[in-house]
Amino acid sequence: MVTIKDIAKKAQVSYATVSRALNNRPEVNEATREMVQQVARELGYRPNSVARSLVTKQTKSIGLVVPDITNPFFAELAQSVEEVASAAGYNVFLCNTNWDEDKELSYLNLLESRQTDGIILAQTDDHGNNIKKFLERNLPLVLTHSLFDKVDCNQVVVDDIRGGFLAANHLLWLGHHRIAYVGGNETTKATVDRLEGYKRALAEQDIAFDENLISYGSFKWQSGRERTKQLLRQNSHNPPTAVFAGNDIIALGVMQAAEEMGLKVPEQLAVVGFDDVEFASYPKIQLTTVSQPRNNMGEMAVKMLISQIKGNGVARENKKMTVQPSLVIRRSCGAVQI
Amino acid sequence: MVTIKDIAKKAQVSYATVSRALNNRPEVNEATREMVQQVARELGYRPNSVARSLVTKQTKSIGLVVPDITNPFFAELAQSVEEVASAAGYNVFLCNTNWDEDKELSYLNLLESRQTDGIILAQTDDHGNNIKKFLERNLPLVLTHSLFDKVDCNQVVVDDIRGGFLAANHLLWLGHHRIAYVGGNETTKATVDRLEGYKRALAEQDIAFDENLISYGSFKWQSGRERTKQLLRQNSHNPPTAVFAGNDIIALGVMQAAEEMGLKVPEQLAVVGFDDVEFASYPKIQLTTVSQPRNNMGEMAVKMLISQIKGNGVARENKKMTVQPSLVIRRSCGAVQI
DNA sequence: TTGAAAGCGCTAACAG
DNA sequence: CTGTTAGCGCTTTCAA
Repeated sequence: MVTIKDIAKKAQVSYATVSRALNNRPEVNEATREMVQQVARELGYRPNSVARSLVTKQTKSIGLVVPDITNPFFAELAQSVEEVASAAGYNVFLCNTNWDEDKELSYLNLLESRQTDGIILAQTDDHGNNIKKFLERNLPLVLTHSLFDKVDCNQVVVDDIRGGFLAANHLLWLGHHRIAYVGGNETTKATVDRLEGYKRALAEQDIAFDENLISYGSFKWQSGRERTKQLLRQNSHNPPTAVFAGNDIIALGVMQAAEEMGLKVPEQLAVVGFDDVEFASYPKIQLTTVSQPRNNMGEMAVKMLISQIKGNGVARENKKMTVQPSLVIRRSCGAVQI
Repeated sequence: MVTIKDIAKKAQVSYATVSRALNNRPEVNEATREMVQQVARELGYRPNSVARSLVTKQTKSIGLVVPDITNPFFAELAQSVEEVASAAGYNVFLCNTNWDEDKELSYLNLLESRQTDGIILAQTDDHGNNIKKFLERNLPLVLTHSLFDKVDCNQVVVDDIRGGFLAANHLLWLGHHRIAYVGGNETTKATVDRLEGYKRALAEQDIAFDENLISYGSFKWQSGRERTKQLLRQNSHNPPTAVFAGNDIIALGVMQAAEEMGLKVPEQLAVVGFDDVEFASYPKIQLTTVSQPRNNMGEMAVKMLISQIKGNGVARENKKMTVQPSLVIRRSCGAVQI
């Protein structure tokens, strides 16, 4: 490995000067700088950023913790985070928790150990246990896609209550009265708040809330499929005419279940999703869904994080940003058949 | 920040002993170890892995460079890489090149600077320019999803020629004679080799190869859609009855184009994809496609990389592993209509 | 404008 | 079993 000292020797200057020249410091003679840089090039020098980090106390890297990178929502979030971070000179560690709280905590600790400058956490654990433990340490942290009021720190989240309201309201206006809710992991903010929005829409129209139409599982295709089948069987005497799914992947599972049970979408079962991932717009799918502006969210999260990193020494920040979802109407839900 | 020295002071031992105790070295007294660990816990100590890396010369991190993390194929690859690496005690830096060769090179350099222990590269640049530059440095490297013979280093790739053959052959046996090929980025191994397989299948059946049915673009939905429309228009006098798409995303674009041009899939246009990403099996899509065992590929790549890291000092390895694709038959292609 | 030297937090000889 | 000490490669005072 070529070090700064090798360059110093060959260039006949002290290695402090080499450091200055390579970092383009103003206090170094122009001729010296060029000579040193020339030597560095000849030797094929690569700065060792581990050594640099040890003294500067910053690694120029951040951690991104997501529950499931194969979920297009998080993949797209990751893409935008990576892009914005990279443009700002930061690298990103990808941590996939697979919806496992313990894994989440161990990643958090690992990222701290690795001296990452900050963390963006799309959180798994919705009791906030991990976060609360972690908040005592003074590591810059931005939460996204998760709890909001329960914990005091920087957050950028979508207004899930509003989103749930939009979805349910749309179905109500189409004439649906029995709307099932097939949610993801039961305790997550996404699941809870979207249900809350659903309830509010129902309340506004004076439609009674029916516990039998509510079901939870995970944010997976298989879960959506199984829960829906179960729901349809349990309510066979008075079946739902529409389903509000916890996210687009679940919605696809709902569609699968409908097909398997001989129900046509949207004629016999209307379906609304959440996220508006890419495939929702595909011709064969045409899923009506609630769109989350995730590129914005990624960008905002990174900017918020970096500003927190730069303004270090500042105690834990507590800026909360809410982005608004919007309804995207496609073919997957029609009016009630008479 | 709590350091090893703080613990030493409080525990009344030398800081070398603290280091030993914390690392569970055998040569330390059991009682001392426990006492030290207790103090560490009380103080909320976190080892600084930057400092450790500086002396041990390993960071326990690897870089994963992919062209597009929102492509489910790479997302799933990333997931398996992350999982296997994590189990082996390695963290992964996610680098998204967005199909940009310059970005790829700058990531490669950055990863070296950061002292990552190795790199898994799902490559963008298929002339191998970046790789060749990089191969001189002795950083463990595994290539995947890219050139194979052109460059000497560890690689794990799918047999794209065989995959292309499987796809085309299937269509031929269904009675299709005019099969269009809607590829991705023209110079990539995936595009070139899959086309080669297609040609071989045609040759075996003594069917002339028609240049007019071949088209390139990028591995994106939009590209698949546009190229297909163009292809169908250009060949309106003698249109293709089937399309072999460069990957599943393109295949979806092909389906979209078919729909827009009033063609039914599979009745009027059969479609075969490549990858077998999750959505290919969705009920509404049911895409016949060539499956790549990407979990295996991710796992193999990581294991290969780690073994190369461990057996360091060894000159550049040159193990090439090929995994075999398989055809998954679904609804998107039917027999030729008479 | 440059050099000498200290030190970031840790591991790893080497002595004892 | 434990302490002393010398670095890892770099940035950053402090003097010159």
